[in-house]
Amino acid sequence: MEQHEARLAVSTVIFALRSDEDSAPALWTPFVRRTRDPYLDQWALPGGWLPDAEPLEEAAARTLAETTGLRPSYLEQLYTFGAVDRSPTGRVISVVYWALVRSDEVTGAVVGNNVQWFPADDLPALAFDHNAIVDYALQRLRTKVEYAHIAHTLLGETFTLAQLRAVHEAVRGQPLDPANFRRSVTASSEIVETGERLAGTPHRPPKLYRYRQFTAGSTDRTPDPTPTEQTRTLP
Amino acid sequence: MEQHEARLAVSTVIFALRSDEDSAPALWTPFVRRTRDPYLDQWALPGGWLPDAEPLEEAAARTLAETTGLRPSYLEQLYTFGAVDRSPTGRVISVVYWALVRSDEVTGAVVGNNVQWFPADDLPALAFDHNAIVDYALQRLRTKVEYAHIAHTLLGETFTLAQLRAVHEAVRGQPLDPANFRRSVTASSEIVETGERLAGTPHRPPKLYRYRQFTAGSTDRTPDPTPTEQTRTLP
DNA sequence: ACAAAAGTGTTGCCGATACACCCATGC
DNA sequence: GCATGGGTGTATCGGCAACACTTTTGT
Repeated sequence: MEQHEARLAVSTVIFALRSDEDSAPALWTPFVRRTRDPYLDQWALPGGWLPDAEPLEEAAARTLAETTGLRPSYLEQLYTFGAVDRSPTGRVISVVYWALVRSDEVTGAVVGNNVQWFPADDLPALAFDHNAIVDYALQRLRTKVEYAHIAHTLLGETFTLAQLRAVHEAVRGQPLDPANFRRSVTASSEIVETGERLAGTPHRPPKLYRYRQFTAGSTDRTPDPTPTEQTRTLP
Repeated sequence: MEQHEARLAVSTVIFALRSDEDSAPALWTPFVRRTRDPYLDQWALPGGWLPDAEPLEEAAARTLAETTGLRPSYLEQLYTFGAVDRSPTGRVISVVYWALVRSDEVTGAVVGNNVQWFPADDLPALAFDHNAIVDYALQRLRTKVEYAHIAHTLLGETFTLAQLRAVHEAVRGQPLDPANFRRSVTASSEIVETGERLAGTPHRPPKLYRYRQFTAGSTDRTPDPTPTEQTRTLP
């Protein structure tokens, strides 16, 4: 009757910002080296089998942390991939999440030779259908960053408007007018001045901002998707 | 070690338009009566367990057809619900799809006492977490109908602009200016004139339109990003 | 002729873009 | 002072909501 039975996995596409030393920051994504046979030694999305008693999102956050040492500042379900031939070893249904992590988190993360970062728009050949999954996640990030207030989760607790603008530029891949960007973001009351300024620049010191409701408690709650909530303004 | 193991189900939220006789059309949703014990005799979303060798979307379309006799004109993955306590009989992960069906399909559908339709915004108490799921699907439909060209899938092959506008009004719950609606929809080249007009009206006969690529179309340019599994637009 | 809905024209508002310009700091 | 990015002001353009107006049918 049942020979294999479909198995349930949870994986996560992680995005972070990397500033390659005085060049424009860009999106990077970490992958883990496979240690088992389907696609042995190839790069794959961090993830694992779903334990019977663990919520989906927790499983995503946990496997993500175990393999890469990162803790996401934003985490949202992406899509569930279940094509019958995704894996050569039997049916696997993957509930995939996507995550944003802050740049300062990245620096302290695991960098063994079992984890490697790649530019999100220039990937090697990944295991399974993971290339398509990352492409889809990237597409979602690009569309969502335009109407949702998530860009700040790629930065630290406080940031300048120029930094926030750099995030948008990196994600959307095009320069933005500083003046107009400032207005659009301040008009939305998305952010709040901290009262401090960033010193040490070779020019006028910019104000520091923080995201609107940032509580000193380190546990961000998942901002988006479950049935009770979702905000939308524009395509 | 493993006592129950999470089981995988596929369910679908179905939306159709019902014109309650010379009143404004509204969104209705069909449910099936449960014949087993968790929530026996309560109404639940059509669905079933995922067979090992069946693609997710096919499973959604099949179970939907088996239980309600309907064939969707639009079908898209909604979300995967996996809270540990969703079902009292053990862990169940449900990959949920949402579907639109044409009004003319509905009339010929199963209406036994095991299937019943309810207004989408006025539901009874459903089994499991299905109330929340329908609410989420409704929310998705409302936001998506504003930027995607899906409203026509609730109508027949040809339709008048007034009918298409009625769909938008029913989904969004507010009246729209006929003149402006006409312009916005014709400007997008979403639809094409058929050359015919609808006769028998007590006023000036309106032109009939059809959706842009209707004829023999398997050449969808992908309307919504779904890497492997894709949204269908089947007649 | 009249009612009613199809279909067209026109105006005004509002938000986004483009870009000129001033401000404050390190050197 | 000068260079550099921070920050402000403002004109223009295009899309859209509002609404007046014309057209075409059935009765």
